[in-house]
Amino acid sequence: MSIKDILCNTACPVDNARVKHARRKEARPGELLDAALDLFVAKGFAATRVEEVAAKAGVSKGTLFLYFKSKEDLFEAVVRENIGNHISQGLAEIESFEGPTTDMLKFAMFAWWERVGNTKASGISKLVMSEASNFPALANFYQDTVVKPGRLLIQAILQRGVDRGEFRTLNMDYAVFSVIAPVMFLTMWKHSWGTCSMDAPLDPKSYLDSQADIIVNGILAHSPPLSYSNSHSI
Amino acid sequence: MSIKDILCNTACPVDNARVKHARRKEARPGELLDAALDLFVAKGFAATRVEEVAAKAGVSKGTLFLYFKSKEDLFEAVVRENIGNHISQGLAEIESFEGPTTDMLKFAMFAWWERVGNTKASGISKLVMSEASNFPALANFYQDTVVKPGRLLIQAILQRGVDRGEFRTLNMDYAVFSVIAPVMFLTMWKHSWGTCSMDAPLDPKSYLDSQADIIVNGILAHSPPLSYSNSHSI
DNA sequence: TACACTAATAACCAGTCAGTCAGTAAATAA
DNA sequence: TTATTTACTGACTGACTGGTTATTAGTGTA
Repeated sequence: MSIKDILCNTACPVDNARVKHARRKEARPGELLDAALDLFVAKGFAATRVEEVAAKAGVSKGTLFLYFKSKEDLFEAVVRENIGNHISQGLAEIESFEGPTTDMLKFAMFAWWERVGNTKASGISKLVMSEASNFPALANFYQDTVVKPGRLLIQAILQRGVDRGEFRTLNMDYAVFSVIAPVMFLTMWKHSWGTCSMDAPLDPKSYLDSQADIIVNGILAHSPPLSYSNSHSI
Repeated sequence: MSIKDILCNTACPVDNARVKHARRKEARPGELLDAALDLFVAKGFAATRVEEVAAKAGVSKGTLFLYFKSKEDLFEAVVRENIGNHISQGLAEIESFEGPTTDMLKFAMFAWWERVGNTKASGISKLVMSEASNFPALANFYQDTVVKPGRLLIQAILQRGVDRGEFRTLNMDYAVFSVIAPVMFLTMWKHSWGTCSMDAPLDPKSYLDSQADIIVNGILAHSPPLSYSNSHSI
């Protein structure tokens, strides 16, 4: 039984009785990218065989190389394809947002979870973080396309809170990570330990609730922080 | 010019003129583990060739298999070797800690940076996170050995703060991640983007300062959180 | 010096896999 | 019906690499 037999029985995009030599030039790249996304996310770049990707997309290996010049090319295409415009969409949404900035911040975090974290797209983030050092060009692309705009989005929210007197003054360059870190951590956690057995699984909603609560309280202007010595810090 | 030639000229542990067939049974495993750590961290498990590891350790490939029965065995040994007893040490330290719990928490975060985050050992965390889904047994081992005790350590600190009335009541199962997430995020950041060129590099100390400040303020009992609507949350 | 023991080597092997290309067949034109 | 084009196939290849083994040589002993 071949790889193709195994995969085609369960996940063939051309439903059931697949027609060999069917000519579907337009649909192929998308189907290959979908298949590649699933496999790259599940197994990582190196452990994924191009023939698996082709089989899952219901084509032969040769066809894959007709549309992508190499495995690396396929990988980069997958990343680019799946980086949606959530950030620009988010920027548009916060501009028309009414109400306290605490709500806005929480909204942003939960919207991220619904639209990215809880979808296949979050696998891309984990993938890029894991493989970044082997693909410097891709890492830079991701920095420019996702990370940098994401920081600006969060910064815009925090700045609004500061400007309106809701938040205390913050070192913006670093405060943004109070929001980004827990969100990225959740992504990594989900794709690292999420698959393996665990006696205490992490509930994303409760996790985000807790994080958002602590962050919001941490940056609210309700009272100045108590003074405390730093004598024990090293 | 072979891999060995390249590596031995620059990084040979037996300084300069390396003696072939030198018999150093005791030193080999350690040198191999050191070499493997560097390469695994830099390139990941799959992309690292066992021959590279051997060459970097100043030894032939066959010798490597004399001390480790397979590449996976080497990988697991690297992980086990580099998981220090920082956590049990940390537990001992906090028991004798005097002073406010805010200091204790900050101390824990900065101590982690000095002892783990800023050393090669932090590469292990990134490595395991990245490869966990391909090595379930290792992932479980790491969970039991590092993640679970780490959570307990942070929980102990937070509980002390609550018990002494310094911190407000917290959902412990999730509050611990307020400390763990920024720390793990820093690790991932360092080993992912840290290597590639960036116009705004992250300063770890400033980052940890900012994170610790916001967390501490977020959990202090100085005043109840302002009530805010959740109407915009989805 | 001769011998036994074994750490270390280097050539080797067997399996894997990205990438190729000669050929097949579906679509379309003549 | 026949000719032409081209999406598609899959057997093949060549490079690579994890792992093995026959051989070499360092070391201790008599």
